[in-house]
Amino acid sequence: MADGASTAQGKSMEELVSLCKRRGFIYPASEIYGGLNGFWDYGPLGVQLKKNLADRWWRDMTLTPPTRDGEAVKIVGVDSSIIQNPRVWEASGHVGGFSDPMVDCTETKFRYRADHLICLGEKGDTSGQIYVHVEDDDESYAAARKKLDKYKKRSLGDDEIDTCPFVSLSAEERAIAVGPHAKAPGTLTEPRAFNLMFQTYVGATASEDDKAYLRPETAQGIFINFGNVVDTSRVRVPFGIAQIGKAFRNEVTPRNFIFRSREFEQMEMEFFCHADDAKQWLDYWVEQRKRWWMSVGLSEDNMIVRKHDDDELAHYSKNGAGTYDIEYRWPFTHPGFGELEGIAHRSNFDLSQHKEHSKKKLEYFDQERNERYLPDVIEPAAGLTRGVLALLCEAFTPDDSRASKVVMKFEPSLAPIKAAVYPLVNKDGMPEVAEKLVTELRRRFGHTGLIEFDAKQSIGKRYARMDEAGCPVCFTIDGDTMSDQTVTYRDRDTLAQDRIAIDQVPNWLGDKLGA
RNA sequence: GCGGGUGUAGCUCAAUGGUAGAGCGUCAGCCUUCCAAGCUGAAUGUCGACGGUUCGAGUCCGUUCACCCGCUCCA
Repeated sequence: MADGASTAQGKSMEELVSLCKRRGFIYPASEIYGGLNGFWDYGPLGVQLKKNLADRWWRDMTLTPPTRDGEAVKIVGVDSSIIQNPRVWEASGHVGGFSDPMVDCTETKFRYRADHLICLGEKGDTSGQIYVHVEDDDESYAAARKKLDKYKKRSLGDDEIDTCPFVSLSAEERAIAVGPHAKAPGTLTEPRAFNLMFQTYVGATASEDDKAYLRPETAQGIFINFGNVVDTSRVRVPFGIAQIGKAFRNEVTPRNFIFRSREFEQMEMEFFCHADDAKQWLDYWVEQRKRWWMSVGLSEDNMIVRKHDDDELAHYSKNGAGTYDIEYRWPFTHPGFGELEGIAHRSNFDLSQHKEHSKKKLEYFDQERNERYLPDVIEPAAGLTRGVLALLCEAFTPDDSRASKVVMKFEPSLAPIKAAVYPLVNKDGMPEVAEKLVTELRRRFGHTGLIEFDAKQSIGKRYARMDEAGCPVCFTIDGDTMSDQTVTYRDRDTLAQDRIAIDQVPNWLGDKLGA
């Protein structure tokens, strides 16, 4: 991969990124100004692909939800604000322990909380090296004392030692400070606020009191509306609340195209159930979600379900039945896997946090059980933009035998361009017949994607373009159409061509698209 | 954040410190009866950006931005 060559499975990110740009799927954001690290824009085909994937998720979650034991699972939708009262993020744990200034050691790569670092030096010596240790950590204190003695070439007594907090050091003093695990001085960075949430201000004055955050996940917008939904939509536990929307994280290292970007979209569903049933529902959703990804075209071979080890569980799922990731074999992780969707048992962490911080009663009264409780939550949280990337990776199929050298084999129901209608030559009444068919197909399938018409250039060139765009089928109007009312359809995947009556085209395409 | 690599047209790439080019693609016209055909023509570049050295910088130097790779990070 280092040289951009294709992987064992014949897929290279570099070629995919290039195709996405060339065909109008995805562009670097603010490209004419040099771009912006971690942000991407969607072009005409990309936005349609993303919309198709989001629509499918929404449909399969809220409109035609899956069943369990023959009964449809109840799921309703919400769309909450990107900016919420900042206290939401205090309750969720996103503000707090993780917003303290941190110090990095460039030598050892260790990271420390700045207010936990203490400096040692010889009293009265303002130019010699100073040694940093971690507060209340005997081991690092001893190491700092030892290094100081060695530097001074003698053993200093306790009364000869001066201490000060690391945060009070000037830049010059940091340059002579030796980190707790470091050998050389000057490897500690200045204390830096380390919070992955984007900040903004609500109101024009921009004072600290007006500070607010762009949401780092969509989930909390669901939890804080739990009471509203229960009160107004006649749902009963167990039920789910689904949401699709943007989220923002100031990632340290955006990487791998749209896999980890700073602005992204999530498709999250919080499923509320009794704690006794949580394990069963967790298993149910893991299975459902894996099947769903297969239904949008991902091959089972490229997916694994992986259970998190205890030590990698997030703060909200420390207690519970665990977290599973549905992982995809990305070109950049090949032959390994990387996260596509996480399905976590969050117990009742979030509701209890919001109950405590808001002082509002969030308990649900279960008539059947005659019991009042905070429901447990099973959260299937998928990245929409990651899903788009998975569809792109899965579809990307190099084929040297084709003029385009690559074909995008999108599952037809997800493909941004649904069909193309081409007059074989741009004369003899063929364009008119083609345009009439286009109008009809747009009327019927236009809400599912684009119907393409093009009369310019050779038919082979037009077919090749559609291969790269991932259009599943092309219909060609030729001389015979004028006499026998049939057209040729050309299949993207098999390259097979056959004739079909022109008035059968809409139904035939409907079958192919499942629409 | 650290280390390494790369930035020239939409893409792939040329261009001794001395007038910015090619192929493909795109667009227009002609031609064309099934897989990027042919002919004619056209558009497209602050050489990633800023600064410096120089009579003169795509080329040398510095800074910075973006992308790729390896670490780190991903609550």
